[in-house]
Amino acid sequence: MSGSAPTPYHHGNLRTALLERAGETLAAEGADALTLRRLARELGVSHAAPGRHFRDRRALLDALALEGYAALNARLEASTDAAGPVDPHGASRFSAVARAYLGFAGEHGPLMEVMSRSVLSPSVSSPSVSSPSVSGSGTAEADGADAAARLAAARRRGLELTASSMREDSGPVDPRRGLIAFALIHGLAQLAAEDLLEGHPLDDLVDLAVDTVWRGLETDAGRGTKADGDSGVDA
Amino acid sequence: MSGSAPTPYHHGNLRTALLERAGETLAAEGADALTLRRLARELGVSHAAPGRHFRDRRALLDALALEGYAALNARLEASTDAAGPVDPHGASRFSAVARAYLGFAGEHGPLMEVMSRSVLSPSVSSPSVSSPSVSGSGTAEADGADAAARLAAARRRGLELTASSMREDSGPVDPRRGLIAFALIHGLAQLAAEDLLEGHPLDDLVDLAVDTVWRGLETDAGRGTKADGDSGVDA
DNA sequence: GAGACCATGTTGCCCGTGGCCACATCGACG
DNA sequence: CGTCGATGTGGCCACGGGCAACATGGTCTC
Repeated sequence: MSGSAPTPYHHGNLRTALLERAGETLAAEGADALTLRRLARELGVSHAAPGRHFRDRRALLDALALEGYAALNARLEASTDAAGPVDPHGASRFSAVARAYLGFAGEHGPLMEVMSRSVLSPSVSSPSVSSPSVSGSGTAEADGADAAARLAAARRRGLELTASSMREDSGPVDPRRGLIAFALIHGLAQLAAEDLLEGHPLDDLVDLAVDTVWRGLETDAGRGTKADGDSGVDA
Repeated sequence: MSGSAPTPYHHGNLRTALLERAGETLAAEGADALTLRRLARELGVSHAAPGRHFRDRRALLDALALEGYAALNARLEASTDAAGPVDPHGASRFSAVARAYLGFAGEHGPLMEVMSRSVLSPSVSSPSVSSPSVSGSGTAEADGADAAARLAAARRRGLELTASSMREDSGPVDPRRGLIAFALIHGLAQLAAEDLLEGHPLDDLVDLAVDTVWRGLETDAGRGTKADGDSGVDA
């Protein structure tokens, strides 16, 4: 009946409610405060109900992480759009993406933690015993392996968005440059979360980071430039 | 490790044994596998014994993290020493530090996770009820606040080591450059752990990273060099 | 329309863990 | 020798995770 969500059966659509509530709790009290039972309590359902939608706690966190990456990616895309196609300096789109990334990370610290954790651990999900009660077709989050794959894909997309924001009309960017740029942005977000910036305004640092990446880009268009230290190049 | 441990009373020196075993388990099975009771079991002591040395699970993880940072910092220092004072290019010490960081991170993935987590969360440690049985003088890891401070200090030291490895005899480096460099290295380690490098050999990327940072360093001694369009950053 | 069927939700259970207690040791120190 | 404090023990309770058997209320098919 109406709406895109499959409008579930007898109760409300729990899955969504669960994720929503979990998101709030996560933001407010951190990942450790997230427990399936507590969510169940808060939503007024039985303690085992969440189990129908998330095989275990891990699955819930993975789902949150996936949502997080989706939101982050959406924001990165929006930022490039807003920054327009290309400008005189060429770095404005990249700069916008960097700011978007840092902004998102700054606003969603606990979420970012969960996202990192989910991407890092393989989520083995013992294949032997695939939950008998919950294994039908589209229930409780297909297997962990799948979730891991989707997470990896979402994560990779962030990298791609960043890398492509660096491309000027002139030509494609060395993918390794994209990696470097992404690493720098991500690392900066991390340090900011660790409160390691020691007074330096984040905006300044982003400018510096963009500048740094951009300079690296300018002088090696020809490729083959190994960076062992002797590049006597510079303005 | 250090012989400074006070060689405890009736049993062995549990604290050290605990940390050692925990380190192994962490490396082998990840942080989730770490439980105080399990450690107690494996070391043949009662389930409450670890509680004498670590107020709670968190305290244990913090201690591991602290050890981790100490080890990492030691390795960073060793790397600069080995790279000699200064070389023609000037980047060799920084490059060595970068490699050391990446090397350590690559070898101790789970530890790095724990280190990050510990540094990120405040470790509130409700001050009201300061465990009555365990609060004497030098027992069970002074309060969490202290642990947090020590962690932050250790972490900061890594940044300082990195930054100072960039200094040539010519003069001190803009601390923000140090931050950028550190962020890039750390971010790269993160991406490597996430297996996001897509075939690009890590060594190449480190070269590129070092090169990128170095180029940024060369041309802005005088300040004022901005590379992005908008953002009229202050002076 | 009746019955199979399946997704969803409920109650109940076991087990491991955390965190606390009161108590037992054992060495140090007066 | 007696006290004390650091250390380790056993016991206890609450909580969360994860299963399993059962209940419910839709959908689908004949």
